Amino acid sequence: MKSNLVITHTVSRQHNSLFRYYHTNAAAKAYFTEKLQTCKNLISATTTHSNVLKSGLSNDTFTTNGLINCYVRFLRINHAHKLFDEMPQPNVVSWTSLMAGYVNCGRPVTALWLFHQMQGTLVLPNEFTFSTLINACSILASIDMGRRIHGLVEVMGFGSNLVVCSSLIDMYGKCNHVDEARIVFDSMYVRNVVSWTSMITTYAQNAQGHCALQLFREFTQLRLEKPNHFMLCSVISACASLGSLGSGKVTHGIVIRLWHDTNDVVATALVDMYAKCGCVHYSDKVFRRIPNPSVIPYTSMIVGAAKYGLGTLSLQLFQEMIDRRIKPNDVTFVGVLHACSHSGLIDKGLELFNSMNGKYGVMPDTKHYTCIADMLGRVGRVEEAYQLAKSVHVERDGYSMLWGTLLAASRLHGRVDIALEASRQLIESNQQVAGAYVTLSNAYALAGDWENAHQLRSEMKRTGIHKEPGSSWIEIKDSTYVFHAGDVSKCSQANEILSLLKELGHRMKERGYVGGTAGLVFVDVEEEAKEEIVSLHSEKFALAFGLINMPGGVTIRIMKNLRMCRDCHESFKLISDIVGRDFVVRDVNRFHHFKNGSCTCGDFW
DNA sequence: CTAGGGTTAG
Repeated sequence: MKSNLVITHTVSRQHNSLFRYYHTNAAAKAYFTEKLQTCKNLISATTTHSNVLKSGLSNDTFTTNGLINCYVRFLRINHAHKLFDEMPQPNVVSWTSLMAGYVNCGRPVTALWLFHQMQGTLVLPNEFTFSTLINACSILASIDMGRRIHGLVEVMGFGSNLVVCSSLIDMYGKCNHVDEARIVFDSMYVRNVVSWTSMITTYAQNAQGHCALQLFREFTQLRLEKPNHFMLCSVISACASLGSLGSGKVTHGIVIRLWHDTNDVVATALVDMYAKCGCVHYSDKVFRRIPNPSVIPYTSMIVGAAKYGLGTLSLQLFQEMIDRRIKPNDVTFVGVLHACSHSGLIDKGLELFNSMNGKYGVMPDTKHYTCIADMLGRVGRVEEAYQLAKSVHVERDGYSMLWGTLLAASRLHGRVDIALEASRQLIESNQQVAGAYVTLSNAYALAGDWENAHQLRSEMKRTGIHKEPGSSWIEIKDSTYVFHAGDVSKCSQANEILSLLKELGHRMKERGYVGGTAGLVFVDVEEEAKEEIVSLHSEKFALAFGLINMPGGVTIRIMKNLRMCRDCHESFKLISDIVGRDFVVRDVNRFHHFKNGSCTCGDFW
């Protein structure tokens, strides 16, 4: 009886102290968790860290996870990893936090390696782990690893998790496997604005703008959720890639109605879209509404102006951002070099190129060499461009751009020798092979060497190398007119176009355009009799047709080798006259709705 | 602790 009481007493005391122990620790844990989640800088993080050590909670998994996440937030991945290594019992949260930390630090391979380590433990991954890993694959564009992890996802029963599926769609999209992304999307029972965005983005980034817009339409028709700024960015980007001003304006209307027009990223997408749709004036309007544009909006505007032939504007913007102490990046330099190249500012371009690294701390790479090669080649300094291309070290994926540029320049200026060398470089590295054959053949033909020109074409046929014909398109009202390079005859408006091109050619000559004098030769092996020589100026406009977009709803984009961009407006008037159509885009009614009927197309600012 | 957006070039 007595002993029983004693035991009860002891148990109760133990229980009591256990409770108190647990209670104080729970309070401490809660305190540290709160502190770590809200700490604003590294100093307060390290202070809390030392307090954790003093409190004796350093072996506590939950508290240490908080510390790891805190260090990860301040990109101190080494601190986080050290803490992780000292943990007696890391759980799935510890592992996942560290992996996510590595992904955020730009080291996705280490994240995948950690997962490999984790598989040697008893800790099982959860949906958070898989999302993080799929994100790592997405950054690496590693389809093999992505598929393997997708397999694990299915095996472990996370195949219907909304977040995991969204990451999978994104991963397949970034790996350019649009069909697999769509399979995941279609397999989902529940979707949200994020999963829809992932699928729309996949289409937009894989040159399937129409599918992106179609899916966006479906999403809006469901009326479940409002599109957010992420989705709208992708949609605008799809419009840009299609050169679809009408859809772009409609989307801009949605942006305004949903109050997303103050988002800088959306504004940047709009700047790009209007520039690609030929309305650089609108780009400028949107750009000037961004309060403190960062390097990306600036670059977007610089590139937009450059494409439009407004080289001086590009350079002004560049100077402006330098004055505002915004550091240009590699893309910015592509933009300004492009601008110089397309506005004949060769000396300025070379000067900028030479001062890139020293003055602005941007290391020139293949993109910039290609710009310079293009700049030199364009004005006939093909030999210099060739020497440059030979002398620089180029990583494999930039190879085709550099030598492709050189090939085009040497063909344009009749340097068959360099064209031959450039083609050899492309063919040997197994890049742009078909294009190289065609251009080289054209170079021979241009030089009057029909024998070699035809021989190459025959060889292509024999070896089964097929070149997809280049195409471009123009949107007029609700119709899209597609043009294939060198194949004006198949177009229903062939006569209109040819007379237009002739007219434009005259105009260019009148304005003192000095280009090569040789004509373009289309060698058609199947119908050799159909060889056709069109004047060089006309060729350029033929290629330009559909590749530059004009103000007023006409979508014509100008090719990079056209230096008469100032004539765009002139050309536009001409097209109006000749084609005799109304070019006003009609599909902007929603703007009227938004602005109480006072807004007309193009002045919704 | 986890997902989703924009800029070059061809």
